Amino acid sequence: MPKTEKPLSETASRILDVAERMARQGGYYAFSFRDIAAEIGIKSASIHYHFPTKEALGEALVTRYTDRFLGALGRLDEATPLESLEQYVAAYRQALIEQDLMCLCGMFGAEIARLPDPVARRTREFFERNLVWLETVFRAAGATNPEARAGETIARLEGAMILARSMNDMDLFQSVTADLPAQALRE
Amino acid sequence: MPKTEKPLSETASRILDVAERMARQGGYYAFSFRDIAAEIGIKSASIHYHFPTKEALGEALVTRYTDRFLGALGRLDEATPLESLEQYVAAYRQALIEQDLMCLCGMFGAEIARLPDPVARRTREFFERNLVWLETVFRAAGATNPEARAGETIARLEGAMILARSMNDMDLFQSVTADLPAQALRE
DNA sequence: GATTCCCTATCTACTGATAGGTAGATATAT
DNA sequence: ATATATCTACCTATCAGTAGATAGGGAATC
Repeated sequence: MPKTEKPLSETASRILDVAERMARQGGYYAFSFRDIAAEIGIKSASIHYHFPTKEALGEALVTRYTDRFLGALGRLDEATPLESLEQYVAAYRQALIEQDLMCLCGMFGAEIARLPDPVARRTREFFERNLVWLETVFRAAGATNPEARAGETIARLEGAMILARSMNDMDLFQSVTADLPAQALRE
Repeated sequence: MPKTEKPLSETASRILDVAERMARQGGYYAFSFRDIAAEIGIKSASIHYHFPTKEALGEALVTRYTDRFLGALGRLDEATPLESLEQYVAAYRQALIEQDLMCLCGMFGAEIARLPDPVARRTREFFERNLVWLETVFRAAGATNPEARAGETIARLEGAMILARSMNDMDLFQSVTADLPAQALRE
């Protein structure tokens, strides 16, 4: 029997929920064991039972985020490239507009020079896997330079989140990304 | 005589230099009075003489950065739109490649939800002034939607910095932004 | 059926390090 | 003398992390 990933306990996933929200608001230094514990009604020492160090918690945060993010994208063999791209843009829009949060890995990517190594590595994996997914889409669409198109797509979406949040104008995200799927495929 | 901005003392500008580098590596929580003081060989209490609070230091950081960044761009009436855009992209490239640092305001923009109000306000001003500059360029080029083009340009550049640093692949910044000036003007 | 043992999950109470910030003395130069 | 700029010495709050006690729930043993 292959190794099945152990399911997270109720408490562990509540810890991740709160930590993720805090990290996506202010970055790696913006969540603390104390604050998380206070919010979910336990003591900070109890968090160390589930995640021995902050580094481990950060790693679990990025791993869960990456799996959830990519898992939410539909299967590539069941959609046209345009549909896939529209879905990809919608995933970012939902994170920004509905949750009013930055992308976790956009945040950690900005801070990457001061992140613990394992957290930085997981963050890189997020982008690596996203690039692969997008390259597949652009290749299916017959793009001449799928690697560059994939990078442009991620860059514009992450940057649009930062810009819209900074200007406190979520419509700006819309106008900056509205023509992204069509334009990227036109190249 | 109009109010002339008081020149920064030697020590004050060294404080800003060190704080800026730390902030551009890890964000607002990644620079501390102690670390800055240790690096320039004074005591942390002395920093409070020049910048009474961290909030004030952060504000000075963004103000100086914004003025320097926009000041480094050439005059719009002395260049073609394409030249202006190429210069704009080059400004980001230099920050990333030569200094190996994030854009300060890209970093603070990501963290904006947890920044002290005055620092957040200055960060917004950076983007506001950059949008105005770029809109002028796109308007001069006869673009039909200069606001959207300006936002796209900033978004792609900030996002490309994050992506390239995350992947530890500076060539990625080049390939993601190579066709930016030409493509943006073609619309 | 009661007892023993272990595992899970939490707690209290603490540590050493570091954070931003303050009061007041001191030195220097005008 | 005054203003500038630094220092020593300290404060309180917070940080991640640790040790060890405690409580509850099976499961195995008597």
